Amino acid sequence: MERFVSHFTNRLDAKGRVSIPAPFRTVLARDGFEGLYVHPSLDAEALDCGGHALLREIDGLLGTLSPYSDERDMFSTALLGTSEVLKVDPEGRVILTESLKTYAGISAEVTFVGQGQKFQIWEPGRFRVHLEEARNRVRELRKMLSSRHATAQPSRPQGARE
Amino acid sequence: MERFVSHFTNRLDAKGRVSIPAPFRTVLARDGFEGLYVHPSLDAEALDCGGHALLREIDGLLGTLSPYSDERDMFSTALLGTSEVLKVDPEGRVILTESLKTYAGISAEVTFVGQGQKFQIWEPGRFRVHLEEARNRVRELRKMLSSRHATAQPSRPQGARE
DNA sequence: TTGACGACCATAAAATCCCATGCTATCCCA
DNA sequence: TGGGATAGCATGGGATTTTATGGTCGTCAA
Repeated sequence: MERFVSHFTNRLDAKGRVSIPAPFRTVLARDGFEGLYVHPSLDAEALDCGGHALLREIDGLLGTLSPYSDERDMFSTALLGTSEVLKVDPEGRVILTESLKTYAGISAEVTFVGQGQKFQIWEPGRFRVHLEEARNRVRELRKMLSSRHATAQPSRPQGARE
Repeated sequence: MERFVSHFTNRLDAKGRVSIPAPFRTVLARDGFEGLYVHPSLDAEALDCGGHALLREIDGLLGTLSPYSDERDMFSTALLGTSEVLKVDPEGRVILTESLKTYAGISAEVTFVGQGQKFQIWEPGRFRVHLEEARNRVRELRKMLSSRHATAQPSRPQGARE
């Protein structure tokens, strides 16, 4: 498998260790990054994780901002400044730092969520809420797209923004 | 290009395994995807299944959204985060995860329904209802179309809106 | 010395492989 | 054309391997 898909919920043990789901481990292995790259997600109370592919994505994002701009400074601080590279033990487990756990509200369990090039780590309860919202918005958006198709565009149907 | 057509009903065994219908397997083999890509359908209580062709469809949807946007995150959460890549055993069987079964209301049997580029998995009872409804709507639609022909609108070859 | 962390080992549950068994539809030849 | 042989398929079950998780024991540094 080439990308991160599906989601899994695992428990933290007494030492704070948690297994990265096996399918994700194989994707990471292919990516070749040593360890696990993690940073607090920009727009959710979750953690973004990955390897080289995630780093490339971040570089891409920074690249869209003009060099030396305030904006770019903010982004690189928020993204790179708060990142961690976690070690992965021989069984495929990591230990989240205190600040990462605090940011995401994590205590006893975490949910790993595939996002293609990266995956996210959520506190399971928060993820359920987030998923519900995401599904609703996707449904809405899809309805919009399909109705636009159906009506074609002979006479500008009501309220379509372009 | 081969497509998924017709429908089949198979039973889950004690271990939760269910055979993918042989005709569908050959289509999947041609598609070349390793395993079976599955995600809860957005507009029905069923599961959408396929291989690379289905992934392309999803990528297409994601591609219409600007990278790094909130919206795109939502999509990848709702689509990729809830997807599964099921392994197919040497006999052509898969095991549906708990969450997939819950979503589609599946317990002892499932109905596989060809949809061209992809196929769906339904709980048989729900599918019967769905099929009935679909038939009725098709009938209505045909009635509408034919009556429109009958009344004929010479100035407007193909009624554009509805 | 103590406490944190890393490598190594243990285990139960779950996934996966491999082989077996009817059943059905198809084929082939008299 | 009939009817037995055959091949493909859905299904079943035991054995084996992965995986998540828990624990132990050094080591290194404060």
